[in-house]
Amino acid sequence: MSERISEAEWQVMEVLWTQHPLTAQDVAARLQPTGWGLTTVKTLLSRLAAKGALTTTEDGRRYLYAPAVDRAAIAAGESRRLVDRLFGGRPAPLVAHLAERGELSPADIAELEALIRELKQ
Amino acid sequence: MSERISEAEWQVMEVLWTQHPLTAQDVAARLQPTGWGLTTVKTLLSRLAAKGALTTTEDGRRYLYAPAVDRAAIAAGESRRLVDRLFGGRPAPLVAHLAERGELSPADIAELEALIRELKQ
DNA sequence: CCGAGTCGTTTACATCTGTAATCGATGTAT
DNA sequence: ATACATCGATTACAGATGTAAACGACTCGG
Repeated sequence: MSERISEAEWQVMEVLWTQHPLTAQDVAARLQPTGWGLTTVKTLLSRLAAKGALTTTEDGRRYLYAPAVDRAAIAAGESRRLVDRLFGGRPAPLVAHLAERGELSPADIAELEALIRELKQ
Repeated sequence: MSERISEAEWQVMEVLWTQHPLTAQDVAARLQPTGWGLTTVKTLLSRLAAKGALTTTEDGRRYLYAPAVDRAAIAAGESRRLVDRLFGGRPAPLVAHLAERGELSPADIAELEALIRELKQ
């Protein structure tokens, strides 16, 4: 377990986290915007299955794919890695960076504020 | 410009952002904890120079290496990528994830709070 | 001058990643 | 039955990455 998920693979997982189970066809259809061919999507599905990130159920001659890992857990792990690598583990500089580049909308700020208030209890 | 910097390369950059210019030997010495051989470090330095992430100055028969890119800029870009990829561009969920896993110290929370207060102006 | 050390460069090589084409088996429409 | 569509599996292949050995040029202590 705990194999890393690549960026392309992540997009496949997104589809399945949103809705599952799905056939390879369905996944590919939902990845239309990427422009990937059907075989490309199948390769990604196979790799993900091989690394245990999703489960397959036989449905006649084909598979139905579903996530086998929790999105939140992976996201938390990746976040942690980035914050460790770029900011010595301290998250505030990350937020500061996003802020400096005007990447935070008022809504984002409000959301953060609410979150902080909650954390302080 | 804007070539990505890999994780191993990042560690080399960290050394040079902390202190520069340095020789390959010096960089390797400071990367002692990684256990990398001298040639490995040299390879990474070459690749970084090739992608314009650092500058070289001849010093007799060897080079002195120094960063050619701004750490903050790269960190901001990488942060942005991660937040886009994992959280649809919204940073609050990221902070929430870190918080949920008890990754935020009281100091971190205080720091974020101050930052938010500042952003609200 | 000569051997040992030190430089950057070249070459190596396995793994991962992105992006498929091709293949053999099977289902399906005619 | 036969051709065609579709499935997953196998194979492909270039570029990035981690990790380094080997190489040729140069310098320095004797």
